[in-house]
Amino acid sequence: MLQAAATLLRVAEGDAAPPPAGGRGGITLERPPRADFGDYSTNAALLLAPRLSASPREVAERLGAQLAGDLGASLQRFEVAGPGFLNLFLADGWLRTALGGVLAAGDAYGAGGREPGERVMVEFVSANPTGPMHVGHARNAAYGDALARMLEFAGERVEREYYVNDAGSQVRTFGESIRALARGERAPENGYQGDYIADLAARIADAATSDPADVGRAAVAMMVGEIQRSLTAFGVKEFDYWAYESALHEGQPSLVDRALARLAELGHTYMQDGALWLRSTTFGDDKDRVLVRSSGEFTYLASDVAYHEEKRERGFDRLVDVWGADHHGYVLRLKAVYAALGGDPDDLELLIMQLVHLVRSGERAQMSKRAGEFVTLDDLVSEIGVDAARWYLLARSHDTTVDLDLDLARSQSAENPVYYVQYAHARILSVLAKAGEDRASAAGEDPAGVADQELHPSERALIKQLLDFPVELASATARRAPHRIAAYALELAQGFTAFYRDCRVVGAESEAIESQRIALCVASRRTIARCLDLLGVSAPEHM
RNA sequence: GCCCCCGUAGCUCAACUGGAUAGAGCACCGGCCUUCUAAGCCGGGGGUUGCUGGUUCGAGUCCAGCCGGGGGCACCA
Repeated sequence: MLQAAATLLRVAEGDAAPPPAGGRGGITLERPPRADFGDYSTNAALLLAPRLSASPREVAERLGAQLAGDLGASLQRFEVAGPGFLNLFLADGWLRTALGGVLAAGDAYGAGGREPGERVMVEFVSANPTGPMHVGHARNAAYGDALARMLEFAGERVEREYYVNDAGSQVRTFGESIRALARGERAPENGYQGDYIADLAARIADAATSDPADVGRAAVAMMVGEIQRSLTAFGVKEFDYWAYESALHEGQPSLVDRALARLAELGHTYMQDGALWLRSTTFGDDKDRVLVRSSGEFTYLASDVAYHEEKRERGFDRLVDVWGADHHGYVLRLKAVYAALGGDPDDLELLIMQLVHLVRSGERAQMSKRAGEFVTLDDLVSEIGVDAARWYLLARSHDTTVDLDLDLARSQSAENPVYYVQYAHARILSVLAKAGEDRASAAGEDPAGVADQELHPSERALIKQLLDFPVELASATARRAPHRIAAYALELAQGFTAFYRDCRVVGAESEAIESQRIALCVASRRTIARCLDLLGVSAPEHM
């Protein structure tokens, strides 16, 4: 029916030609803000009226009459409201049939049917292996993981990747800091501090006598192990590939050598003041960038050139990098690099996570890695648990800074909305258990045939919410916005709870109604579980 | 100085890329467990969407300029 309506509206739009100027403000068919505005609403008449030189309300009337003819019994009635909105009220029968469709889709409900789907790489976390992960990385991890799950469910072929910055001077400095502690000395200036440095010093054999670079390498290997363990404990799905920066520098010629040679061939580099520069301004950067310092050392950017050249060569249709806010100044630069290498900058998505601010007793606290004072991912998990932590970090847009008050988070963790959603899930299972295995598994086999009795408003509302899921999910995925899934899941849980309050399931007025309601429970449970799974939050059977 | 993000209820955040009376969760006040899970339900108070203009049928959303917060502007990683 929606297809029919949408098609009709598009046809109407075409008839009204010319196509909308400026491409702004298209015709929509959407859920109106209030139930008494109907089940669906369209602004078509408002937009078409000027071109048809008729009043919006008049156009809406004509459109409504036409739809009524096309949709027949599915449409109960229509109303023209406000300046010219056309509000559609659907018949119960249509909603029952639609619910049958939801059930028939099973666990795949809402999944994208992309065939074969884009090859998408999502690179995320990529925290430096010179220290434990803090809450900022936790946010990045939760976000990247959820985004990857969403893309997978949409039908894309997703690969998850972690880039390990194990080259450059920082590893040496890292090693020096550890060696100093192993020798009972103070860490060097600008060195690393914190209890974990002492731990590493104790765990690495010969840390006191070995070359700092070797100590650093050994420590990086240990840290990567720790990071993997922390991420797994945080519910992050396994990465498909761990890309090591150091590998880009290995071999003769190395990948870095080859990437820079390629840029040179394309004429995008030049020498100045003894350094090799990338003419990134050609591709929209603010200024040109150094690739090889006059000392002969590569810059960090040189590694990224090689890394993204390698990504390009691996044949992905789309590259997604999830970065922390402290890297946002890097966006133009890397886009320029990608364009210089011959890639389409639109295929490279650089998503910036805003910062997580720690708050203690109402004031912002500094998280200093140097001083060894930070709340780690592990701390967060042990304080409030994986589910509450992931929900807290994912329920907000990645584009907004979040304040994290650990004391508050701890004291309020019992009030976290995530438990409300989980509770609804557990409650549904409890109802289904009461209904019995047979009834539950038979649900939806012929929901259209049952009960001509009018649907309760809570039933109608819940069915409509379930029908919204594919649209909500597609929108959330397209906008890289997992927080929309969280918002939807909470609303759906509220919708189910209202239904549960108003409508007796086991022991309903008739067996037909009971069957229909069991079906509604099954569909609700699956959809809630799907949302939670996309967010990496558990869907418990009992609470 | 230049670039990017943000400013919405006491607090934390939404608002389907321009739609109808700006919504949730916490917190606060009052009520509800003989009935499928009370981690729940019902009711209530709470707003000039930072400010000023502009664009139009219509602006939290788009444009300009201010104010405030954060981040970034290396031959560091």
